[in-house]
Amino acid sequence: MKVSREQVGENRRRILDQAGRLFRERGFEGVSVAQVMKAAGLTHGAFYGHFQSKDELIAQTLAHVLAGSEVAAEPEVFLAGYLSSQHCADAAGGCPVAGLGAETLRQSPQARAAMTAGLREQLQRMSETAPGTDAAARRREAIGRWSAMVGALTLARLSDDAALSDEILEQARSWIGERDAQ
Amino acid sequence: MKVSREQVGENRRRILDQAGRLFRERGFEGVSVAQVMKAAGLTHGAFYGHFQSKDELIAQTLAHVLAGSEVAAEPEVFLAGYLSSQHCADAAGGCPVAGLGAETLRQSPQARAAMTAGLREQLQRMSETAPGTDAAARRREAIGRWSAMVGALTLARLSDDAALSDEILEQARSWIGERDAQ
DNA sequence: TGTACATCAGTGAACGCGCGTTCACTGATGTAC
DNA sequence: TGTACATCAGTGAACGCGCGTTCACTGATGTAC
Repeated sequence: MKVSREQVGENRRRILDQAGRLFRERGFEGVSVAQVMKAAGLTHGAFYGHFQSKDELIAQTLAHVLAGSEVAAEPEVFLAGYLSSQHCADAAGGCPVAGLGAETLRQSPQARAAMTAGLREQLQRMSETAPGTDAAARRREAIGRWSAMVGALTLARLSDDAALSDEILEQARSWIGERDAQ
Repeated sequence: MKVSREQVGENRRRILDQAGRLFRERGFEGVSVAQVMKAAGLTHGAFYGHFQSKDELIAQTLAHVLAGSEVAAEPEVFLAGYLSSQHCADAAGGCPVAGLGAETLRQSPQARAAMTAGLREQLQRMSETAPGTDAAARRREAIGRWSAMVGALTLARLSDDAALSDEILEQARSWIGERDAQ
């Protein structure tokens, strides 16, 4: 049956929200269109009224999730939150770069473009608050920090031993933080 | 037809080699059992004479690739090679942690165990050559460096803009290297 | 404001396809004599 | 060393299944009068 115009918009938002969670949790290939639609409270047939293909859903979901990610607050607060055990355990609600970055390589050009745009923005934001005497130094600091944060979260999640995961999060936090102290 | 015992061993090695390249290039889900067997010069039916399932192939391939990865030489040489544009472009022959780390999260416990063992060994090796006054400082340095290296390679590969990729590789290299200079 | 009807978002059965996996068969290997 | 035969790695057709995608249909929405 037909639904109201507002309902259509709300349904679309719910599809993107649920796709964002599911993709981050199980990867693009690990989630079917039908599963996304079920999570959004609809049937799979309605999908093609909203998107042309699963590829389009992937690209739009990435843009949606990246647009919704919060701006980095104070560097130390952002670092501590990013390399926290909560973030490590919550892939579904966490950073899409760490969760889906490696997989996005093999997705459509649109999906990669969305990720690249998100990466540019993140580096831009971090450059503004990073320590450093000039713009070039602050940008280098942003690139180094962001690399170390994404890498440490990936390594901590990859480990099947909680003690090793915690060690990586803790040591990476202090290793990255040491720079400012110097 | 039956083949000689040596041939069986060589076939198995070729399956693991090709699976290692294909998985790193296209991900675990992006490569079928039949494609791996074809790359190894065999037909898909022979697969189950070597492995019980695709899951077992994934776990054994990770162990095979991780065992074959070279020991880190001098830290600066290792860093320069790891964050080189050649390594960035050659995912199929490159670091399995950067290429498959995030995906391994969702694979079998055996696959995760193989990755965790590889991670432990890598941190151990890097700790031995890392700068630092005591063992704890060297281990922290190894964790920080390895996180930054894996993260920077992931970010550089993710970007669809070669200029941004090169900037990330270059700036991350000098950011990580700066620590020793201090 | 109330009625009549065209619109169209959502439903669910159906499609073709490639996947992981199985299995009867083949024929070279390797062993027993 | 040479022959006869059991073994078993590899072949390729076939399986059931879930996937992405399509489409005839439904019925509430929203518009024209």
